[in-house]
Amino acid sequence: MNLALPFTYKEFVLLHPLSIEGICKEIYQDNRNSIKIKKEELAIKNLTKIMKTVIKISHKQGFHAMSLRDLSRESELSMGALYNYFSSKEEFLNMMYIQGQALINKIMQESIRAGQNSSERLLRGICTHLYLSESISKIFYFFYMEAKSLKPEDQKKAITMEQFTENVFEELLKDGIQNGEFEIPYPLLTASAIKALLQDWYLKRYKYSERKISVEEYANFLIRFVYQNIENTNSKELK
Amino acid sequence: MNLALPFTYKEFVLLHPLSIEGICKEIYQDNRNSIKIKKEELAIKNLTKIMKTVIKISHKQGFHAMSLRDLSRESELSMGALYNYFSSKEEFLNMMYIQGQALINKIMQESIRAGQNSSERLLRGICTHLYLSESISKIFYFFYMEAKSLKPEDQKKAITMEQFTENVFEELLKDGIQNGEFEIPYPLLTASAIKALLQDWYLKRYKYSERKISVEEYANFLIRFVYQNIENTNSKELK
DNA sequence: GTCTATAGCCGGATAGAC
DNA sequence: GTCTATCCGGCTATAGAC
Repeated sequence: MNLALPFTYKEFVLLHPLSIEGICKEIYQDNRNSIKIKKEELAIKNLTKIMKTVIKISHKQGFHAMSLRDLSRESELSMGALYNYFSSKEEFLNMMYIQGQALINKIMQESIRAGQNSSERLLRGICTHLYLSESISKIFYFFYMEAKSLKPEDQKKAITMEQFTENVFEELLKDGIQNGEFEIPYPLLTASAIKALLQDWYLKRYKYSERKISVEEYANFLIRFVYQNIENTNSKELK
Repeated sequence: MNLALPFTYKEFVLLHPLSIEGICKEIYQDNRNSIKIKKEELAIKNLTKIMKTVIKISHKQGFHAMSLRDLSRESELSMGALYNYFSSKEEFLNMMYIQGQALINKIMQESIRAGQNSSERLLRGICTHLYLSESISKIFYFFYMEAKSLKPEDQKKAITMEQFTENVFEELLKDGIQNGEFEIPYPLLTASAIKALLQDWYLKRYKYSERKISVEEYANFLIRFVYQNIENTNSKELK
């Protein structure tokens, strides 16, 4: 079976120039009502600055521990100015979360659909997730850590990225079993394992960085690690 | 190769009746100076109640978001009483962390050393970690989530459980390669993957619980998943 | 040893000048 | 649109009665 990566990280980034700015643009356009600043360009510029600062400060001790005074100082916007962009600290977290997840899920779905068969779709799914989390690793980390900081009502609305990822891979594996491409003793646990190994890449970013392991190296490792457990040996022999 | 579990969860629990009480006993004995209550039995009883409550409340929104008023109410000790057991909120976190980790690391080391060869030690390592995290899953989850809440000085002192686990498995795998039991293309990444999959068990406890997957089932899955990638096929054929 | 009461500070949020 | 000044509730930590 051909386990070559379907695309490189560079190719992916060129195709999906994903950025915090991009997410903030969507946040602005979906929240024109509640955001008091009417000049789009300025609003997006400041939203981006706020979001980057939130992620930076929260990284250390979590969103709850970040005070708006911290945020005001580091984002170089006054307390008053901040409140033109959101109506409460909590609401801002919610906006970031909803908008960011929607964008990520969309890219994942599109990329996987482009695969011709289950095996190709699995390779694309793994690569896309890794490359996405590489290009905006701070956001992935933030979402993972702060999911439980959402209000309970919003928590239910937002299917976590977590569960979404796992479901995508579970369906993918089951399709592959049905059409004979894969042979998997525990598809559910296997999907869960893939998800855990994808998460490790962005949750432990510093570790892999220290060890100078590139995202493509990790992708290759992960694909081989998984394929040892899902390859249909009959279909391999036929080739 | 024989991949049967070296012991069941029940056997493990009987051998290591690990509990929050046990950790609190050690906390008390190591902090006699700073804890103002002198009756050992009473002190441990209250410490246990405090620690259980801390873990329970922190589970929802993190240690930082837990106020001492919350803790006082739910632990049924007054604010004043609490301060007989610690000198600050932060210091209590520190005590819990240091003491808990020491105990966990000790049990892991002892259990692994009892294995006769690399393969047996690996099986024991995986099972011990899973069973440990099963019996005190809330503590494992708490430690994982709150590691970054420690003061920077304490963070450096305490090698995270995370890194400890990974190092243990890395050495184990390398030993196995040296003596010909294993054949592993990327031992470092493999150790990292084992750790990630062990973590998933306690970080996503609710998920496995919902799906009615027992800790032994997960242990079996994990062992097989890993062995597909490390088995020395030459040595297998010889058998 | 445990309690209640409170000091003193810091947080989110807002009002109103510019 | 952005700022400074301020309100006020909630927080940690402590003092002192029982």
